[in-house]
Amino acid sequence: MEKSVQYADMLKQKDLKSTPQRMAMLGIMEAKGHADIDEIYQEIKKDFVSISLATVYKNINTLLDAGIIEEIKVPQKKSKFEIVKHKHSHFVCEKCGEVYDVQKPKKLDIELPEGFEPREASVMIVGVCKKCR
Amino acid sequence: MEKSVQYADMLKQKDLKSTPQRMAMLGIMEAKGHADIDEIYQEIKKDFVSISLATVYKNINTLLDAGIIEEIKVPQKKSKFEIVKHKHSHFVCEKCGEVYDVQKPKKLDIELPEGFEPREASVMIVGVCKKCR
DNA sequence: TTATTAAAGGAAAATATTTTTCCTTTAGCA
DNA sequence: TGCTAAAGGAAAAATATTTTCCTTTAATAA
Ligand SMILES: [Mn+2]
Ligand SMILES: [Mn+2]
Ligand SMILES: [Zn+2]
Ligand SMILES: [Zn+2]
Repeated sequence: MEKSVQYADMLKQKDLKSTPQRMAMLGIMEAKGHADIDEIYQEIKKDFVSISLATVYKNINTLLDAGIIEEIKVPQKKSKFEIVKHKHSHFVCEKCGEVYDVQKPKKLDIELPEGFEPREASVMIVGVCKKCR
Repeated sequence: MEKSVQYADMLKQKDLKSTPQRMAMLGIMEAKGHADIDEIYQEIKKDFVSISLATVYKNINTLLDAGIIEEIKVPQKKSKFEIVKHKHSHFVCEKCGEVYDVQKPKKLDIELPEGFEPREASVMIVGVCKKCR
C-alpha cells in the first residue's frame, strides 16, 4: 500500500484532516528520514510558496501529539523529527551532522539502583559516517 | 581537596576568571547534579539578587567551551547542564522529571554499517524513579 | 454535486529563549 | 596599591516558538 494512503489513514484515526500541507510535511520527513524545522520549512516552500512557518510548527505539534512523528534530540544541534516506526537507535556524524538509523542494542546491561523502573532506552552514537571518512 | 579549589584550578587552566557568579553556578550544578538554565538562574538569584540572566547564559557557554560542563538533552524537556566527570549514562523519571546518573553499559552491541566509525555513545533511559512509584 | 461546518491555513502579533551590545565593575597580576 | 583585560549588568537585538484572528478548505452527508 502506498505510504501516502497509510498516512491519510493514520491521520483519520486521530480525527485529523489530510491537508496537502500536512501530507507534504510527512512526505518530506519520509524522504529525508530525519529533518529539523528549518529543513522542513525550506523544503515545503518549494511546493507551497506561501506556507506559514506557523503552520509548520502547528503541524509538528499536532503530529507529535498524535504519535505519528517523534522528536529526536541530537547533541549540539537542533532537534530532528521523524515518522514513528520500529524502535531503533541513532548515529550522528560529527562531521556532516547527518543522522542515521541503526539497529538498537540487543541487550542493554545497565544496572539500575533498586526501585528504578525502566520503560525504554534511547541510544545515540556519535562518530564519523562512511561518507565523511 | 575542596571542590571549589578544583574548579578554580580548572578555570585558571583555561584562562578564565574565578568570579563569584561563576563559582556559584558551578556550586549549584555540583549540588543539583543536573540543572537547567532556569533552575540555575532561580537558585543563584538567592545569593546574587541582581545577577543578569545574560550572565548565566554567557557563563554556561563559556563553561561548555572550556569543557568544564556539558549539556544533557533530555527527551520532552529543557536541556540540563552538569559538571563533566566520568562517563556515565542517564535515567530520567517520566513522573518527576529528575535526571539520575547511572553506570554506562559495559558493552554496547550495536552493529554499525561498514565504514561508520563510532567515537562515543550516550544512553538515556526513561522510566519511573524510586521516589515516584 | 452542493451545502454545511469544524479543522486547518496564513499573516501578524505575542511570547519565550538566547545572544549581543555597551558601559561599568572587578579578578588577577605586577 | 594601580593597571587592564575579562566579566558582569541592563537593555536591546536576534532568534525561536506559540497564539490570535480571520479566511479557506477537507470531510461529511443530503
Ligand atoms: Mn530514526
Ligand atoms: Mn549526569
Ligand atoms: Zn558524515
Ligand atoms: Zn520520579
